[in-house]
Amino acid sequence: MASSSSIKSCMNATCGVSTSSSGGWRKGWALRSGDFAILCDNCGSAYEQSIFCEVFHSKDSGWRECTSCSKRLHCGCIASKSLLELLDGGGVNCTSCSRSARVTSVNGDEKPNGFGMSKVENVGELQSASADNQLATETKLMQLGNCIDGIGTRNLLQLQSDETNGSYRKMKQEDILPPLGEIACTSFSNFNQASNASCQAAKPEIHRSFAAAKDLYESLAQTNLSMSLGSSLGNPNPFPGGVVDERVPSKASSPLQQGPRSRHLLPKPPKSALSMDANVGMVSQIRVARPPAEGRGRNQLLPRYWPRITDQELQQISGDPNSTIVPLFEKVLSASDAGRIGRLVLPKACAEAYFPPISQPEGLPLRIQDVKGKEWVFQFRFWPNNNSRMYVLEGVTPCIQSMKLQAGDTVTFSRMDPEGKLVMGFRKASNSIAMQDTQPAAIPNGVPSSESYFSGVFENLPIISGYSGLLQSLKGNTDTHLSALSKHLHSASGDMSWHKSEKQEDRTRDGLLLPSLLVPERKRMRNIGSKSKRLLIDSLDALELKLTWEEAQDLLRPAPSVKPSIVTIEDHDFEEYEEPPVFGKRSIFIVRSIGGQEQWAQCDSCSKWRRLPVDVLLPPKWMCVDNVWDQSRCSCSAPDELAPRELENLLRLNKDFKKRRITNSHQPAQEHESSGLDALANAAILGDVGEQSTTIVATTTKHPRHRPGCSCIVCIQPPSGKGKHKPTCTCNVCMTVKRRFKTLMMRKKKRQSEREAEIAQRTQQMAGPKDEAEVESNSKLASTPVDPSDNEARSGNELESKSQSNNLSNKLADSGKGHLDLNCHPDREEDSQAGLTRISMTSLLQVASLPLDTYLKRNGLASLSEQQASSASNVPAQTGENEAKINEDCKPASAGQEQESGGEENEEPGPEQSQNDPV
DNA sequence: CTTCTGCATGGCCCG
DNA sequence: GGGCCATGCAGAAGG
Repeated sequence: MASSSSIKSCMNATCGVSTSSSGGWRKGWALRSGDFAILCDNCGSAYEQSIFCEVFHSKDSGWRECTSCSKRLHCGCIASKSLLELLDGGGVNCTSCSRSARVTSVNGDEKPNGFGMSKVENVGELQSASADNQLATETKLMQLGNCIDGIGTRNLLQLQSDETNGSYRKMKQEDILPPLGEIACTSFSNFNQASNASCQAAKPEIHRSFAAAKDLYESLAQTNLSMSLGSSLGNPNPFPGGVVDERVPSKASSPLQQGPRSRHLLPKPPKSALSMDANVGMVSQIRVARPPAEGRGRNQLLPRYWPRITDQELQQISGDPNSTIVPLFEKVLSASDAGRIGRLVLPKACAEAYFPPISQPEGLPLRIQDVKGKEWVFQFRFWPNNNSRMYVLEGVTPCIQSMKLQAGDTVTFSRMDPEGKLVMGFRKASNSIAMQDTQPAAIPNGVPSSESYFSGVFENLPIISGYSGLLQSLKGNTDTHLSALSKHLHSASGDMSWHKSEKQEDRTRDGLLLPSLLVPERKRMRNIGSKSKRLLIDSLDALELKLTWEEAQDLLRPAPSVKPSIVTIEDHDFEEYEEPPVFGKRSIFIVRSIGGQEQWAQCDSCSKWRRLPVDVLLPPKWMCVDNVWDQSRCSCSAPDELAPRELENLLRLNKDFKKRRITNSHQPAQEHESSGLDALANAAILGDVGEQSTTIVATTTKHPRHRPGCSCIVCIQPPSGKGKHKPTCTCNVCMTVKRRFKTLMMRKKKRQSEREAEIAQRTQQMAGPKDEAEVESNSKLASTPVDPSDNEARSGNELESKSQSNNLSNKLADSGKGHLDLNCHPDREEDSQAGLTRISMTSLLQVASLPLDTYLKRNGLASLSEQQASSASNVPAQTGENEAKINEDCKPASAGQEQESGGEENEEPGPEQSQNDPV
């Protein structure tokens, strides 16, 4: 757009129409307060004329007077978003208060403004140019800025139409946001906002844009439609009032022209009722919100249903140059529409306006042809709804699927003349993936999701303004634009896409991205439906940030500054924190068979793994430079300490473990139910045995977030049940419990032997260069290196086992405590139960593995012990024990469950009994 | 058990 | 405040 300081004639070289030539210029329209734009009727070039005098003083009855030229032009109502209409003979009329004021002078030279052209003059010219009698009544849309006084030309791009402009504040988003291909516009707007200088530099291009838009504009004019030139310059809503030029000469021949001018449409033209695609020059791509052309009730058709369809698309739909496509309406598919019900709810007004009248709820079959020429037959019917009707198209599922439409996509209905055939087109919301569930929520007014989504992105992320250039350079159809953009966005911000899947198995565990695309539509649709979908993200989305709950647990850690208080409830230790957990960095823990525990964490910068003390707490972001514990590797330039093979083994084990853990977590809840109770029973025995087998005194009880050396009240208290029953006690409870324990352990050994080979092999692999290393890699939160709850939950934590082997009594005490992870999702019963089971049973089994030898020996079952030892003969004896324990721990929940189920079958005295037993 | 059908409900938009 | 419409839901029908 030109920005000449003196617009005397159209600056388009091929046009040159004088601004004062009658009919050569369209009326101006307010861009924002104080800005005014005109458009050459001949070539479509747009020019902005900004007021010269920005300062007004209010004058009595509300009319304002330009302090510069003293012309009274504005009603004070402008402040309250009133509309001004231009009067035929000059002057304006406030449509709000009906006060009129005549422009007393249209002499632009009255006040030199430096631009050489008075806006008043311009207005006068504009008015004269449109001096037909309809002006006064048909230009109420004309919303002027504050002053039409001074004049200046300014690049439209500078005129970021901010929402504070009262003129169009009322406009709803549906009217504002362009449906497609206007992303660039939105981004432009931001771009413009960010850099006026750039905008200035872009003037020539902009001008070309407008020139390019000429055809479109003309075609629109031909349709004699209310329209506004919207975002052609990248400004999504640069014209608050929007020009509604219904005075355009009746040179049109479009069928749409038949429609009466619907004044009710005028006050609220879509902000971007007309928009231009990013690719300059592709006029046919300009997406126009075409007001209803004809039909019953067309005057009531909400702008959201105005078909925004490009001429090109019309041509595509038509396929026949001899046919005329009359866009009727469009609708953004809701979740229900796109769902498998196969019912497409039709806007009542549209249905009644453009579809055959139906009197019976059964309706009638409607043949609609799609853009491919395929003809579909839908049942057009209605339901009584309150005292109204609700129109639906039934049987649309095949068509929807054929078009691969999702919620958020748009279907357009057109009529092909002269046949009168209904044609159904569609427009994809390229980001329908991201928006599939939230379209109605994100765009309550029915703006296609893509626009809303992207506009949100663009508006909120200035950096994205760079996309404006990208978009501008894009060629081809707008969907392609969006797709490309969508891809770009997705690739650039993969984590932004929040998908949901109903089953945990659907989640990708190795990354944050979930393959929601693989989730059947049906499943996804089932997740749609809550009223809360109107929220951009529903609760399920929020819970599925690409993390399983277990994974989230891994990342959670107590706030570093808080100390827990331990509360024991029914023998379960709860660690209470006053602060919610925070996210920490994952790390892997290793326990060497020769002793020593290691924690490994990966640098966020160089991705090298660094060894850390086991008890350090890492922040969510951690890099080599933060490695204060190893000065030789406190820089990313320092080499890896782990050989690739070691690292590989480590990670593989870690991965395997996680897999097993997850699998275990999905064991039927039923199998978990008794675990806690059985654990108590087992604990009784273990406590007895342990008491005999060791005299080591150490911390006794571990609890969530337990750490080595923890001296909390839980850790220093004596083992639960200690001293209440002697090892030799032959009471019924003790005998039963012992019997049960024996059975459980034998089953355990049996299962273990089945996995022995595999586990041993794995252990050998882990040994590797550090062959003495007996590793159970464990994805574990660094901040909770020795957290028993986590350890137990992971059940393979060798660190825990090691600790237990060294502190038998400690384990015995542990056995009496079920550890509850307070971080477990309370609503996920399954997980919660699983977690609980893992915790309690695993801990018990871990403990059990050591006293088992003692127990078995005492009960003449040494062979089992030997078998166990031999099975892990590649590691030292003690390690072998631990290994056995580890192996067991590899499948903690299931092991425990099986044991319990078995134990309950015949020997179990009953959970209640065990639990209630004073043991 | 799933799908279909015919509403009913209620949030939200518009006048 | 009225009406629209997205969606829920119960009953029916079908596999």
